[in-house]
Amino acid sequence: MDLDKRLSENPLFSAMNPGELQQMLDLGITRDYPKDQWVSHYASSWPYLFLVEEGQITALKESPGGRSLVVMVIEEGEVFWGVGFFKEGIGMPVALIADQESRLRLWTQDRLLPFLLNNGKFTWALTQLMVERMLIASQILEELAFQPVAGRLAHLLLEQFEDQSGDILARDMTLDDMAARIGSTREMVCRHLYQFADRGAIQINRTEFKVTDQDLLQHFAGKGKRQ
Amino acid sequence: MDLDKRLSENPLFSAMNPGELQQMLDLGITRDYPKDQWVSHYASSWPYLFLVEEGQITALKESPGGRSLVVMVIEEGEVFWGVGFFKEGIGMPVALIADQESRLRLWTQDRLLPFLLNNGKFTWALTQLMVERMLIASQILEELAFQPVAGRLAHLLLEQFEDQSGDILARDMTLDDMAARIGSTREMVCRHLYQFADRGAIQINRTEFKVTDQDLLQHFAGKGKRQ
DNA sequence: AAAAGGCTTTGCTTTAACGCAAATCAGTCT
DNA sequence: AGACTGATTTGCGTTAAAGCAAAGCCTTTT
Repeated sequence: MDLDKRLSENPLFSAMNPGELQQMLDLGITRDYPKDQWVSHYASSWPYLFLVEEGQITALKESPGGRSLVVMVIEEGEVFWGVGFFKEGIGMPVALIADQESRLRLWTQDRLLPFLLNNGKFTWALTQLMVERMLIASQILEELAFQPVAGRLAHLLLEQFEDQSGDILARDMTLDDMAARIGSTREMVCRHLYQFADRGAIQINRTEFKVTDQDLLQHFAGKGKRQ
Repeated sequence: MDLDKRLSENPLFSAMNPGELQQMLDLGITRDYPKDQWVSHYASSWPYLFLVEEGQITALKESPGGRSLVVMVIEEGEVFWGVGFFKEGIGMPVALIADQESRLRLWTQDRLLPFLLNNGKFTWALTQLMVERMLIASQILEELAFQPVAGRLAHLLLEQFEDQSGDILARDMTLDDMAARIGSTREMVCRHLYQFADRGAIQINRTEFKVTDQDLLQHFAGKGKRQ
């Protein structure tokens, strides 16, 4: 999709007129990242606010033991930031990776701050965005604290395939990918998938799968909660 | 401590002159909460930005099964918010409770937004505060995902009693309190405490305890990480 | 066609965490 | 002092989750 179109749908930019928008874009620089390149490492200082102009960025945490947890995926037309943009000397709480070949527009604080201070509407929209992002983290936290693996997996399936219920789908996410999204291991994911299949919520084989009973999945995601 | 003093140390307010500060305070209303009163329930819509003028507010998540997880504690002179202040129609991701008798100053969006839009510095400081809060959530997330209970507990002890290492302290936090801070149960907390004692990191009995080896605790908090 | 590499699947073992219940203790109330 | 209340401690059984390893399957490479 066209970037301009995406920007016009983004609450951060939608209120700007073309002139202001261009002015703001000009304050930043673009940088390209090949597939699987690190945009920023965990705990590094990375002082940018950025817009994904093309591609997709994944924010993830990594454990010393090699496991990882995907916290969020920033898609084309979306904005995210390194904490260093707001406060200096603090390391990133997540690593950022370009899943695909991507182009980012990066703003540093010193270039953008004057614009922000004079542009209350934009800054206000930014706080709203931050609240949304906090809700995402909050949701993950809640699931991790209170939901068993099966519940988190069911929730992931619903989130990913809600709109394709009943369709036979190619399994494009690997078990490791799913495990990283819910904070578990490939083996656990595999077992629970087949358990869902046994109980009739999904059908699955090595290469394809299908959601057959969305309500049942919802039930696994919700009522199957940990005490 | 004096509220004025606290405000002058708070990055949100420190740049304001007394006139501006008073003007802002006048836009809000104060409300008193007795000890153990709910300020806001989980999932309720609660559209305020607030300053703790007296007392202390705990933000926590509760599981359907009755367990709870303390996400943060907002102390005297600090600011927090309900998501509804920023975006309408979204339920609170945490419940807020007054641990002690407390007095809050509450601002609604419609009263404060004009002030925010005209006061870029304040809004910028607010975004910085939000980033800090996000880091707290991020830290909890990380521990929950990658650290076993023992590690989280060791970390809690360090955080709470770092400055009193070597002193004999009354056990003022109950096992349930600690369990809620690290997302576990009282029995687990109890067992791990005595395990720390066995290994010489702390001394403990039914009513008192002492941190005897801070470095060892640090080791439990850090290197004892899950694979 | 054979080989290699990467995922998936499954069996088996181990471990961390939990739940329940009983016993114990400290502090408070009467 | 005795009773009561609420928190702590401990033993024991159970479960969820994880780790390890082997086997299987599919795709790509040679």
